Amino acid sequence: MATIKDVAKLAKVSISTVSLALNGSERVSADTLKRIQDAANSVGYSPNPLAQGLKAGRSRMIGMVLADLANPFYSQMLKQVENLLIDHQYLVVVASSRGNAKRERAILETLASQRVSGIILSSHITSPEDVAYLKSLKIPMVLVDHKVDGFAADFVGCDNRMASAMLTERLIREGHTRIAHLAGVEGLWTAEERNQGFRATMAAFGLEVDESLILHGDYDGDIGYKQAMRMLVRPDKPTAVVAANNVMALGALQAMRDLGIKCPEEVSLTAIDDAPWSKVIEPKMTMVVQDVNEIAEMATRFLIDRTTPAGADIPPREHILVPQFVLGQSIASPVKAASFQDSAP
Amino acid sequence: MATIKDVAKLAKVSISTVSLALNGSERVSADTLKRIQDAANSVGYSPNPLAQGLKAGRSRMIGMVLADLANPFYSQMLKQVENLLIDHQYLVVVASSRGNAKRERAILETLASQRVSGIILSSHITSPEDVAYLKSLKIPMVLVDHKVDGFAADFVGCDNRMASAMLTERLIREGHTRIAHLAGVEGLWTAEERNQGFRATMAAFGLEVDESLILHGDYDGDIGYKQAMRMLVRPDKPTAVVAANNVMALGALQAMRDLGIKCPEEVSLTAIDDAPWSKVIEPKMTMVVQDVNEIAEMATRFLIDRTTPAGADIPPREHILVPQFVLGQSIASPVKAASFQDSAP
DNA sequence: ACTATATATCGAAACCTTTCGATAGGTGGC
DNA sequence: GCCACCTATCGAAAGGTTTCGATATATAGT
Repeated sequence: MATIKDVAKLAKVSISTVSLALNGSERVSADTLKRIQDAANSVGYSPNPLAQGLKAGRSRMIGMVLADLANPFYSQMLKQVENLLIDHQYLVVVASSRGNAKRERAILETLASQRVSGIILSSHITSPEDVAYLKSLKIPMVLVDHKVDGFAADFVGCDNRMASAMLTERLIREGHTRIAHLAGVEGLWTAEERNQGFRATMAAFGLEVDESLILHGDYDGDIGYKQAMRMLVRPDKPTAVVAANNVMALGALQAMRDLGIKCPEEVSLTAIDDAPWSKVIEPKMTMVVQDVNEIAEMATRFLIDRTTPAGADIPPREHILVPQFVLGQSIASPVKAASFQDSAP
Repeated sequence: MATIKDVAKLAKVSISTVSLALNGSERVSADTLKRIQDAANSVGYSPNPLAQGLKAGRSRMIGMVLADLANPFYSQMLKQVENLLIDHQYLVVVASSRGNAKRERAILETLASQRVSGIILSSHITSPEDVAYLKSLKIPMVLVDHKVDGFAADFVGCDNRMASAMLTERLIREGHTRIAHLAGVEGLWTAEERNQGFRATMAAFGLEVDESLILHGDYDGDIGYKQAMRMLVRPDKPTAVVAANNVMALGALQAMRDLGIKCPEEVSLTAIDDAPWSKVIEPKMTMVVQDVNEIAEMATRFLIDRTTPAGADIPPREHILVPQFVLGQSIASPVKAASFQDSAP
């Protein structure tokens, strides 16, 4: 690959002049500028990003740290972020934390040593030491989806309490009283918020929460299936389920299929987050969705703002999306469900 | 961040000795080694990858270039590749070509200038100049999914002709004669192979292919829907469809839903590639799947082999997966379909 | 005791860029 | 004709690492 030296030699000027010229300095005459540009083109010069990064103390790369790259919510976000960042000449380094704080921290250390220009992080960190580490990083950072308690950074995500509250309220108004919650990872911010929204709504309607009907999952696939299975084989199974995310909901639906439980006639199912398959599954899911493209866009904008010279002075910003209710056919009233069961052989 | 200088100062040795020691040279005495290690730990030293990359002419990063990061086939592959590579201390830089050769080439140029250690590429390149460029890159490279004509590199993918042939044969044996093919991008290797498999099988059974029933799509979402719509509203619509990938199939299914066409009673649908939603859609799709994890694993292994000192001497290798047939309920015989139509109001 | 050899450590160059202070040349003013 | 100043260009340092040839010290051999 051609280096700045080759350009200098060909244009018969010094290395520094080439650098000056190519970086648009005023202090270089018009004809040498032209000569240098021609030389650069003719040898096909493009600056070595590693050398630039070494000198500048930062490279034109953005780290994106997510729990599960195969989760459509995150993969769509990644797609969008990458599309936006590449126009700003940033490359995206992606790493999966698998929802594991230790792993996440190791990844952050690697990204820091790589001198990335910024990080988009869906964090699963909770321990005070890890939070302290997060604070100690002097890298522009935007949190998406998950907020970290005690860490004041830019944040883009949706109103999670509201999301689960909307679904819970709808189910209650439909007549359900025995409602289960397929929750996310225990201790995780998003999961706790959604859990809170669920509980608060139940309480607001004077309904008691059966703690054994709150089951936690994670992001690695079939645990939603297992947890749903666990609650659905009980004689006192719930009449409705609020799933904390699309993957859990998919697992629950599959469990119902396998058990021969009709949805929504026997058990109603609702979920937070859209998924590409939502339009073709039967029944159409009643759900509350967050616009993942909007999240990606705002996160990217926040991050790019922070990488500017004045970026460090911006006070932490937040962009909270209002979740949107999407009516499907996955809710029935429990009365109907009871009569259905009675009439079954 | 601590540099090698800090370690040297603390351990009271020269910079070069620190480097030697930390890189496991024999030429350093046991006690200085220990002193240096202690010093390194106490200042929390880790080498600057940018400086290392600059010196070595290559960085510990692997580029992954895919058409669509939100396609579950690719996002699962990315997930798996990232998981494997991080254990080898490689970071993954991901970029989406959107199936566009120009864009893909720009990405490759960027990755080359970043001195990545290797590239996993699902290429959409066809023009001779672009192929020549690919050849000119002196970077370890593994092609996945799509082969590039005239470019001898490592390749991991499935037998695409066989995949579509399997589905086509099944449909024919079920009695179908008027079969449509929702094909991939025209000119693209995978798409052409699948197309060939379809045509060859039709020919083998003495059936004529209606060219107007071969419709090409791309990887950006709803074109499968549009193309399917186009063929399904025709009075002489096909009785069965072979979709070239999961996204197209999903679009086709949605189109049937929207038109009120029953699958499989009126139109049978088959697809290549699994998708996370396949277990919960109704009807269960009859499809041919490739093990994406196996692809990811082999591609990673090939690439890592190539990054070794002897890697350049390895002759190009191929790993061709045999597609697996998965029987669902999305096929019915056309006779039944006809009678269904007759009995409709 | 003196040379030959092995061993441990060091200095300097190289990788490629950016940036700032220095220098050369030329122009204008007096 | 000389000084001051401006402009275009340059040299060198810095950023952090690796590597190779060189050096200093200690050990073995005679």
